[in-house]
Amino acid sequence: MRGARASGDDERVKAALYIERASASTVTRLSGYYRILGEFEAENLETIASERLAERAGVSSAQVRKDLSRFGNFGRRGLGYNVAQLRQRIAGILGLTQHWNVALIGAGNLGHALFSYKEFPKQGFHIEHVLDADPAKIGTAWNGVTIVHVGELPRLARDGKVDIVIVAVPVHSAQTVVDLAVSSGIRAILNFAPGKLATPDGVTIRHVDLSIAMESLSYALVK
Amino acid sequence: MRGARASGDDERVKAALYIERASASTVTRLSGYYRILGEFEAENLETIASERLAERAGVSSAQVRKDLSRFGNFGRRGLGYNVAQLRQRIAGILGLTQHWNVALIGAGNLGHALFSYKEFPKQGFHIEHVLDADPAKIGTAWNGVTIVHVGELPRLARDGKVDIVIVAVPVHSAQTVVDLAVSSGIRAILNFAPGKLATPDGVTIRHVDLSIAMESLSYALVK
DNA sequence: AGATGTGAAAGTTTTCACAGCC
DNA sequence: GGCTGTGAAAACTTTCACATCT
Repeated sequence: MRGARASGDDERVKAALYIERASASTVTRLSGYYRILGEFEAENLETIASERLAERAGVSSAQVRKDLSRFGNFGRRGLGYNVAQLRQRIAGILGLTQHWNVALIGAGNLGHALFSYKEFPKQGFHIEHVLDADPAKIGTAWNGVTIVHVGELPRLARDGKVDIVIVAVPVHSAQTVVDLAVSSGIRAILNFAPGKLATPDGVTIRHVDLSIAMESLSYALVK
Repeated sequence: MRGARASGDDERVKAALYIERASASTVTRLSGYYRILGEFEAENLETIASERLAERAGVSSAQVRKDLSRFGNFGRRGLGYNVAQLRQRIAGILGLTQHWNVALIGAGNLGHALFSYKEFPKQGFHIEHVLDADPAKIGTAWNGVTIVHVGELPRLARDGKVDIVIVAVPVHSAQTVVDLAVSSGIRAILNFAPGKLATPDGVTIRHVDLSIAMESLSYALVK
């Protein structure tokens, strides 16, 4: 616990100390603020109060202020937050100022939809590799990207060409693919196969489970 | 607060009183248990202890018991839960014993992937209508389902042909489509467009936001 | 003995409310 | 006067631990 002086310099203390990882819900809200700030920027707003940001995001203004103050003192009392500046700060926090190399595994319908998803490149996520196990697909290309065998993943990862892997394969091969990604040194995975998949510590996996989403709707409908 | 006797008949009291809606995380876990119970059923297991179920679901056994006890006393002390029975109970809670009519709005890449998604019909979600605004698409068919104009939604809804709407349109038309769905009387929406969308009370909306999922990965990667 | 169901405790997240700065 | 930043309070969620039942 060394290094933290008793002085009131919170900014310095915050920068010097290890900041605990934000919770998943904080990060989710941050993503929301980021997008909304883009809208405000397009509307040529210079500054914005937490109240207005909160309104659009569908949360309380205290929540907005707490979320932001976790990462620094971005606002100015009496004024609010500078729209462009805050957006840039959040981009930095979320890692959206970088170029991320993404490998998509699974060249089926879902894979194709993800490959064509326009928002990804806008946020710095570039699907530069498409992999599959089906010999019929290997060698064909999507918009200039040639589909290669999933066995190539370790090589691509070793050459530093993959930051994030998207798993869009059928459920029965999902765990195998995830294991391959992990053993290749990948540390971030977006999984579309239903069910929890085992990953060691240090590997972040996010699940997009369409069945669960639908089930929560049917739960809402069934009286 | 009438009707609840001081007797120990908890089952009766539970059935008589209004049970508050479960939280989103409870419902999510329930979906997970449901799938895992299907696996256990395939393995021909008769009964299962919360401990084993918890292990596969990646939660604590106390969590499993708390989640389940919320809806009734499904287990037998000393024995565990009957696999088939519990699965059936959860199906009832989540509304998976019914046939749900789903209308898909947006016949693009993503729409097509969702239309082809094999898990949906298995859970009782049947995409029986596909709608779009593009005149070039209207009249063409996907696997026997003819694409109709989005303006048909109120009529389909009025005829009781739509329980759930999936919104897979570009972000700029998402709010319009959601408004149309709401005014048509739809009460459950699965939205794939980025950003929060306004819905009145009584309408449940779930968001699948791919950008947010990716951003939470990049947050994990960026030191 | 074995495993559920559940109050009580612990932990986490959100809201409140206001001191402090612009 | 306006609005942030933040401790304290409230609400919610998860875990503990054990009485209770088979």
